[in-house]
Amino acid sequence: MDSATILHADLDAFYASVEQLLDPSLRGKPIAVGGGVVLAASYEAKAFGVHGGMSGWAAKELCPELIFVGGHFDQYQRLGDAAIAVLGDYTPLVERISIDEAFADVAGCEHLFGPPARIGETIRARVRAELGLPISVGVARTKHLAKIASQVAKPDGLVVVDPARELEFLHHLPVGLMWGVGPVTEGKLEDEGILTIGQLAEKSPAWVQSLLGRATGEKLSALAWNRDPRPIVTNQRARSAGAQSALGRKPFVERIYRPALCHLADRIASRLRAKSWHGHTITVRVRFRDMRAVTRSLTIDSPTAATTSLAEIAEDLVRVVAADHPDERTITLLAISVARLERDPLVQLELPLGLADEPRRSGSRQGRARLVADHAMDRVRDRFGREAIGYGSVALEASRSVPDAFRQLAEKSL
DNA sequence: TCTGGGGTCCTAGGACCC
DNA sequence: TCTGGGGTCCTAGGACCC
Repeated sequence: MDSATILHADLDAFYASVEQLLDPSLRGKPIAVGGGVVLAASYEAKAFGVHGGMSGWAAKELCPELIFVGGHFDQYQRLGDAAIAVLGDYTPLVERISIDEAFADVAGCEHLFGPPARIGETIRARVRAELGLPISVGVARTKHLAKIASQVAKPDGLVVVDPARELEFLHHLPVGLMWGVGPVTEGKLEDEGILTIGQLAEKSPAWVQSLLGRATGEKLSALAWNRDPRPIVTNQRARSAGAQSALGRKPFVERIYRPALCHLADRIASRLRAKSWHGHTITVRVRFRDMRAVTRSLTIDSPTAATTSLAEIAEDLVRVVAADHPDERTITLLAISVARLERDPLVQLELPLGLADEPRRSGSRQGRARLVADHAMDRVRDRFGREAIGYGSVALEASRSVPDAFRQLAEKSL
């Protein structure tokens, strides 16, 4: 049997811990990062039921003494990077999942650093000593088990799953801890009287698949029996790029959605251009007052990364939504996403001269012309800042519910 | 005064091709 | 007159994750 060499490291209540690190007067107190919406809550706040995604208003109801703090987003990025870098001191096989979480495989590193459990403890001690942050670590033979172990270890702990006792560890835990079991699936399982992973394991794969669908059923049956073949994957790149904006309640009219879409298109397209990508499939999402959301998408032959092209297509798609839902007068969210990404060889040119010679190589002639203009704008922004220049109404779109710096933290690298 | 933002993957139906 | 089967791509919706 393989030995337990997979680590899962997860910074505890990350944003809130950073705030408590930066301002000692906040330590031991219930705090929430954010304002209108809670982006993160300290353990003291979680004890009151406060959690991320909750409205600030609802959080204050639960916890009247809750302290709201604006985020130090640059510090989150710096400290998150630094914590993950500590893992990298023990193995190159590090798979970062998000700003505050990563897997690592330390197989073959034992002769240098000791057994995986000791490496886990060393990592915890170093992150605490060098960065001042609590981090929990799970150690196991598979990613799934290591991730569950780190959840069990929280806050500020280490759990090692002995390969000889994996099912014993796994089967008494609630199904909700499994990767891929969210509220809906948990509810379906509960309706069948299945509360623990062990109870799920007793059911035949065919039965689970009939309840949850082929893929989910297959996956969960395998995980319940601790068959998790996923390897550590380094350097994952995004397969799509998107942006969204919650609007409050706004009338579903062009005067509202046009500038908002332009702003979103600008955000996405400049991200794509910065990494020389363009994409074929554009999807818009419109959410109505009752939180129901619809999507419309279009796949184009010649991929685009031009802000204006993206904005125009998005606008057309939103008009289709409006035509399909004539009774919906209020929208609460707009989103655009670009998928089927490809490298754009022309975008990388310092000065895209001579594009007219080969307009078909990538994108339409109009698309390339727009890209040239976009690149000029990108360069102005590089020198003078993002706010220095923009598309008319876009520059005016200043009502951000969440700061751009926070958005960037969630972006997967392209 | 309820409900953020950026992603991944799966399903199911229809179009289209061979 | 009635009737194939597999594969791929597109679209819309949904569940889930951090």
